[in-house]
Amino acid sequence: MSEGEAGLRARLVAAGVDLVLREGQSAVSLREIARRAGVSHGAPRRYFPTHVDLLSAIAREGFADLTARVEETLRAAGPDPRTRLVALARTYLDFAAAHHGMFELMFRHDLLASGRLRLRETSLPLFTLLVDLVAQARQPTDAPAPVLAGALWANLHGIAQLWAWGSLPLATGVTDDDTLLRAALDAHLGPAPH
Amino acid sequence: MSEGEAGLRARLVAAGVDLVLREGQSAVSLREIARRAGVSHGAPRRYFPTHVDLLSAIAREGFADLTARVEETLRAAGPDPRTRLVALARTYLDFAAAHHGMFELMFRHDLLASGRLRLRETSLPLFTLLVDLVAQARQPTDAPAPVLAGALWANLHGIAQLWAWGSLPLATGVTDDDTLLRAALDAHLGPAPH
DNA sequence: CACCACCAGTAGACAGCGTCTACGCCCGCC
DNA sequence: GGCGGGCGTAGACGCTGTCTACTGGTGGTG
Repeated sequence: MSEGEAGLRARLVAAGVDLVLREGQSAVSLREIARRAGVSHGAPRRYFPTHVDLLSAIAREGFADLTARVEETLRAAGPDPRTRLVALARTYLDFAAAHHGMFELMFRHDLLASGRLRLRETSLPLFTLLVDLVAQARQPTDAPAPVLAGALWANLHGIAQLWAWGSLPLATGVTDDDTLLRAALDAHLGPAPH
Repeated sequence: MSEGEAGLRARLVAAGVDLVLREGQSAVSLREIARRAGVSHGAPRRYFPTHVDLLSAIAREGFADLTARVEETLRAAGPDPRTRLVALARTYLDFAAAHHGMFELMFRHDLLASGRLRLRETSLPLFTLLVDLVAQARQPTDAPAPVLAGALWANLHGIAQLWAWGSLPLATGVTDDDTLLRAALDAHLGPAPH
C-alpha cells in the first residue's frame, strides 16, 4: 500500500536498469537484483522464469530509453534531414558511451537468441526513424533507403562499439568520435552541403 | 616425452580455442577447459592467474587466425587495391559469421579492460593492413587514410555484428550481407569502378 | 650416493551464481 | 468463518572462479 508498492515485476526491472547503468553488465546477477529490490533470490522467478528473461526486460527498457532520447533530440532539431541525421547519430553514440553497460546488454547475443527481446517492438521503431530520415537525405543515385540506412546504422554501431573498445582511437589517432561520425555520414550521404 | 606433450600452457589455449569455436562463448569456463586438457581445475592457474588471462590468450589466438586468413586472402587477390579491399572485407565478415563465438570473445569488453589482450600486437597489425589498402584506394578529396580506414573498419564491424544479431536482415529486407558490404565500400571509397 | 629444494599439478574448501522444489503466509471470496 | 490460491521465502543442488595446503617426481649439490 505504501508509495514504494509498484509491483515486484516493475521493481525488479527498475533495480536491474539501475544496476546495469551504475555498475555495468557483470553486476546484473539475478540474486543481486533481487537483493536490491528487497526480496529473496527466488522471488523473481514468478515473473521471469529465467535470468535471461529478466535481462531481456531490462534491455527492452534500454531500447525504449534510447528511442525516447532520439525522438526528443529530433524534436529539438531543425527540419533539415541532414541535420536531423547528425542529431540522431550523435544521440546514438552518446548513449553508447554514457551507458556502456546497458548498450552491451542490449546487443547481447544470448538475449537475442532467447527471443525475449522482441526486435520488432524495440529496435525496429528506432531503425524506422533512421530509414525515414535517410529517405529524405539520400541522393537519387544512392542505394535504396533501407539498404543505405542499414549500412549507415552498422557504421554508427561499429563506431560506438569500437570506440568504447578503445582500439579505434588507438589505431586512427583521432581523439573524438565526432570526426568518425562526420566521416561516416559524409561517406554514406555524400559530402555535407554545409 | 610423448607426442601429446606440448606444454600445458599451449594445450589449454588450444582446448579453449577448440571449445569456443565448437560450443560458443558460454562453454569456455575455466574448469571445462581444464577438463578437456585432461588436468585438474587448479592446473591452469600456474600459467593463467585468472580466467580472463586464459580467455585473453584464446582471443589473441583468434586475432592471429583472422590476421592470417586476411593475409592469405590478400595473397590470392590481384593487385587492384579496391579488389583487395573487397577481399579483406569479405574475409572479415566470413570470419565473424563462421566463428561467431570466437568473434564475440575477441571483442569482449572485460577482456579488453584486463589489458591482457595487447591490442598493439593483435588488432593493430590487421588495422595497418586496412590503412595501407585504403591509402591506395582513396580519392585525394577523401578524409585522411587512418580516419577513412577507421570509419570503414567500424562499418565492417557493425555489419558483422548486426548481421549476426539478426536485426539488420530483418530491418533492411536484404538477405545477404554482400549487399551491405558493397554499399559500405561504395560509400567510403566512391562508387566501384567495376 | 644421499639429500634437498623446487616446481608442476592435485585436491579440497569457499563464496557466489542460476535453477528447482517444498513450504508458509495472507488476502479475498463463497 | 473457513478455504483456496497466488506471492514470496528458504533451502538444496550442481556449477563456477579463486585460494591454499599438499604431494610426487626431477635435477643439482654436498
